Amino acid sequence: MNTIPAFTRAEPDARRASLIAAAAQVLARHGVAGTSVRAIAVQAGVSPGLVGHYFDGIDALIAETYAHVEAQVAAAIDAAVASAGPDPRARLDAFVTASFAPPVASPDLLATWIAFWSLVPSRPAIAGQHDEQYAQFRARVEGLLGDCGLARERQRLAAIAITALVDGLWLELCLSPHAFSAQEAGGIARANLDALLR
Amino acid sequence: MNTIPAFTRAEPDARRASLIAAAAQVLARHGVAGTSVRAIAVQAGVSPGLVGHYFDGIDALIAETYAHVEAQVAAAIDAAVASAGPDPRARLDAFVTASFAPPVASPDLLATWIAFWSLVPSRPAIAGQHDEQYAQFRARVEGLLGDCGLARERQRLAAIAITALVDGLWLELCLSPHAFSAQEAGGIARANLDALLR
DNA sequence: AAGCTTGTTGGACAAATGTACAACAAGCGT
DNA sequence: ACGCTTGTTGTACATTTGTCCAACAAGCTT
Repeated sequence: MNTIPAFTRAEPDARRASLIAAAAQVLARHGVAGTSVRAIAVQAGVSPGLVGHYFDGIDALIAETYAHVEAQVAAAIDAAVASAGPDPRARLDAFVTASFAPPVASPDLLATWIAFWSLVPSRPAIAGQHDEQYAQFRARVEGLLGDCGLARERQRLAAIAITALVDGLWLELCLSPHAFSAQEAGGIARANLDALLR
Repeated sequence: MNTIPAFTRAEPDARRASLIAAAAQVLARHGVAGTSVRAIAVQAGVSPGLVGHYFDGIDALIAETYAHVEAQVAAAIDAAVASAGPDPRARLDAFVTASFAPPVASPDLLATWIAFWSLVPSRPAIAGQHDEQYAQFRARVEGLLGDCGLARERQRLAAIAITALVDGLWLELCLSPHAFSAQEAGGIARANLDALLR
């Protein structure tokens, strides 16, 4: 007499969310090579066939997982900015500091980014998603820079520079955490902002 | 009467090099997902079994491919620096300009980088290789900065900053080439050097 | 020539992959 | 109670994956 309910119906949105969360965990734990439909299904406690029912192939699931993790990252950064108070420069500093602290700068997120990046060149739809999310991120930086009084015509390039610097430091911090510290990364980024806003 | 020689013996080093070149081409053309032992063997005009004879698994081949492409990139940058003449600042400018021009900034190289990065978290040996090559790259930047008169105690963090900025711009340039131009990337990097060396 | 070493082949092998699909179970409206 | 819709299961399927290995071919030594 098996009393384990092998069949449990969930709210569609909740099921989608749990599959996305499972995909993020598998990517973090087993890397890109260890991520498959079956591994995700096991992690979610669900039959493998269900993945195909909710997502149009595993690439689509990875793309949605990236979007979800990206949103979490953005939320964590926004929260740090919000708790920094009204001073524009303090908000900018909070932005970069949060970028190099958990849960944003975490090797666990790296595999999700890499899996997504690997799909960009061959999938036009995913390339479009990347462009969109990159533009959103840059727009937030532009806003923070504008609040600090940076002239409008300089905002675009300045935001590109800060975004690239933060991304480069973030990537290196995840790939080899011993080359430099999160504090050093934050110091570099803040010094860069000083120069940019002078 | 098939006159095609199905069996041609090659110098071991030449064969290794041709397999690495084939791996780089497959990565560039078919992306990470389309790269397999068989695809590489076909590209090299060689039997699949030969890959295992020269490399200790496909991960080792990818790691060596990365090292090879990295060396090519470093050579291209060094050539640009050398042809810039003796002025230290001109050499630094040549360094960043070359970083955003072909053949360094090319979407073809992206897949090789991504394939290598995906191996870093799970393979300690590959993580070590990454640390080493990253340190080499940074050391070159430190040298160029020192030639420009940057104080020794500031060289390390400055090199980390420039490396991260260039990497971030390079990555974004490969992922979405329409967000900004190579000229803009070069301008950003040179402006950053101005601020750093002031 | 004969034998030995070694690069090379081509296929075998088990394991893993993504997807498709028939069957089933649960909740809902009637 | 009944049927209908739909989330869910489990498996089957054809491919593809990385690795292994016995056989073979070329060159070198003797």
